[in-house]
Amino acid sequence: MKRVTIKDIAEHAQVSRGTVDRVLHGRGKVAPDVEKAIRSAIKDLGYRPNIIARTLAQNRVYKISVLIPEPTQDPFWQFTVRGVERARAQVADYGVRIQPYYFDVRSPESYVSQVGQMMDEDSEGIVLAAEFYQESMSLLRLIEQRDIPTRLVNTELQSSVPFIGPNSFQAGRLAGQLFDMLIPQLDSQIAVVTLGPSSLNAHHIVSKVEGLSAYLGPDRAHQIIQLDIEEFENQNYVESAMRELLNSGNTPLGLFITNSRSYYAIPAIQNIRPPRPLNVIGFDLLTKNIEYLKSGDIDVLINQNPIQQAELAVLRLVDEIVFKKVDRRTTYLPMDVILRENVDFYNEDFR
Amino acid sequence: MKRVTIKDIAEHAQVSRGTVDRVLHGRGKVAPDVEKAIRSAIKDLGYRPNIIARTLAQNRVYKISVLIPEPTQDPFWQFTVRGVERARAQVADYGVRIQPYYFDVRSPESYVSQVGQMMDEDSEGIVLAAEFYQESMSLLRLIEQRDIPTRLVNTELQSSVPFIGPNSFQAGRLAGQLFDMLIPQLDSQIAVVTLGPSSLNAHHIVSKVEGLSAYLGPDRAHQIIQLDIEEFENQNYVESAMRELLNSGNTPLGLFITNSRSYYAIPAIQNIRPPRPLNVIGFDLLTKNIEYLKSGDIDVLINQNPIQQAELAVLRLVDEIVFKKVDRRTTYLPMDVILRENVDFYNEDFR
DNA sequence: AATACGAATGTGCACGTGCACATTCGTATT
DNA sequence: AATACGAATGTGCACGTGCACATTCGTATT
Repeated sequence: MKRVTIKDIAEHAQVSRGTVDRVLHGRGKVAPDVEKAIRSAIKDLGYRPNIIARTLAQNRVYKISVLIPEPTQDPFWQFTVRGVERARAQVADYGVRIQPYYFDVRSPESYVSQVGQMMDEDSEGIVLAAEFYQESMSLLRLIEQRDIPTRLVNTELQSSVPFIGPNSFQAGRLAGQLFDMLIPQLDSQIAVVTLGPSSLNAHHIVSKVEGLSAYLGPDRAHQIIQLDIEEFENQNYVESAMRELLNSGNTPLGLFITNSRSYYAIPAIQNIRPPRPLNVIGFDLLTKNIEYLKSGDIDVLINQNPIQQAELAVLRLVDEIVFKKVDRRTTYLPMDVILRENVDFYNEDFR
Repeated sequence: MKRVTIKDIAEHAQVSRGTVDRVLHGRGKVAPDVEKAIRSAIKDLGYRPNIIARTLAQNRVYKISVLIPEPTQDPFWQFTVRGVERARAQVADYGVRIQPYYFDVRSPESYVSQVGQMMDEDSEGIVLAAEFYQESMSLLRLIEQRDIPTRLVNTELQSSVPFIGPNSFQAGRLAGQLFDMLIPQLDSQIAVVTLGPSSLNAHHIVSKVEGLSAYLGPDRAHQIIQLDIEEFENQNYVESAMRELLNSGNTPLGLFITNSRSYYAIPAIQNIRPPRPLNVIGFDLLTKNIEYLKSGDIDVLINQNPIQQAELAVLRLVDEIVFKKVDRRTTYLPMDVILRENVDFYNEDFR
């Protein structure tokens, strides 16, 4: 079971290592009959290059840039950082270096400025959380023009750049099925709340709501009532907005929070004490969300696997850049249904 | 940002590479002051060995044995094979070879015979699905005696050998919570069916039922009625046994199938047509189970992540054997809640 | 002072590959 | 026939490490 090496091929085909090397990499001229002999030796002996030796010999450094929101500003992005770090540890020995660029999620200017910095130093690959639509589209054009391998995470955009992340429409449908399980009544209302910048600008949030409607719509009578709360950090504002939503003629039995910021809504609900208990579905395993899941204030969290997202995005790039194994498929990761009874298994090691 | 090598350490400490090597690996005598100088150079320069170069230089082959049931006999084990293969692909370049041993899941003799074959050829590590209790315990004693790094998968045993797999008790509790969501009534019955060798010999099945009882027991009145169907491949037998369970005074609203063989029970239920619709919870994403999930005959599948189990078990062994990073923790993997609306994302790439 | 011996230290090669540079060889040109 | 030149092929080194073997050096023994 000894490993087949270039030297074996060379001996078998009666040439030197250099000639085999030229055939393997298509560089330099090789006489047709010699090339044929080498190719059949490669096939017959079942030669597969030793990636370990190749990496050592090339001794190259590959730079991959990661452009995401500042993780100290929004804890969700710490998952992304962790996923990137996980991938980095796996591929550091192959000479891969990760260069992060963080922008202010409230400031398109900072996004543009970080984009500028990133594109000034050239990198072999880019992982991109495309937060601002216009700015992102022009960045993508630039990337396509320069032909830099890239993966989008978290937010899917209409472009030729592959996306790694959740299928938002399907996330909405899944929430629909879960509300179905949680709410026995058939013609209730479901409140859909987006905490953060207006949902209309974020295509993935629109898709979630469409998915929810699609699941509930046809044969169920649940009515969807929607609310955006931009000033989600202002607790009083959140509470008064939610109070209006939950009273004023509405008596929703379900509350769907479209992003990871559920934990901003729960205290408001606790103060409001709606007349009928609210079934709450949110996203992502932030520490505070988990606390509310355990206390019963949140019924279900849908885990969009942000860590896996980021990890896979980096690994796909490394496969493409370092190992020349190109996989440009857009890939939707599983969405885990997290309940009180299985949340403890989604600890740091497994999410 | 150049990599720090042994040569750098040697120059920094004014010695040769060989002496640094001796300090790094604790072989041979080194003068105390020299050792001190080398150690501080290692620390100051932040030396980290290049695994790539080490692997190439050592040029060793590590053999890991995998002992599991014949996967053509029970499709569940094909997941394990896939997980092993996934790990293998990751570590093949590090000289790791996997040697599988398959036994007949109905025959302790074949298990013992495969154990014998495995222990005759010595391997650096073992992944073990411990199906037969007595035989497995004596195998574990032998393994401990010979001090071979080992991981148990699928079935947890009381021993010092770490386990990688589901927490069965918690799987039962999770099923309990799901029945709670599915069944609005509070004092119904839940039928627990084990298809295959008697559940009493399989500790992980006992644990699942205990978990279910523990969740349902205290403040809910659901009554658990239990049934083992050993001859699960005999469709008529399954049907008559199920008929008796579902009639004869009982009107369970929930059916919990404790292993991956749900798909043997569904046709029986379809023929029986119980008076009140049955909420069915089963395990694992076998093709047929998925079909029944999509058709609505199964409500929830709990995915025990058998692929990840096997993959992680092999990778933990490789870490221990090849990279000297020992992690002997028993590790419970996440259990995914699979519904019709998220099943499609648990495709081959992500389970 | 010569010798022996073990502790301490140094050197050279191998792992398999990629790549720069060197060499060979055949044919066209003078 | 000598020369030139480009195509075809070969050689040597580097990547960083581990390990076998070689060398140096100090001290005890004669």
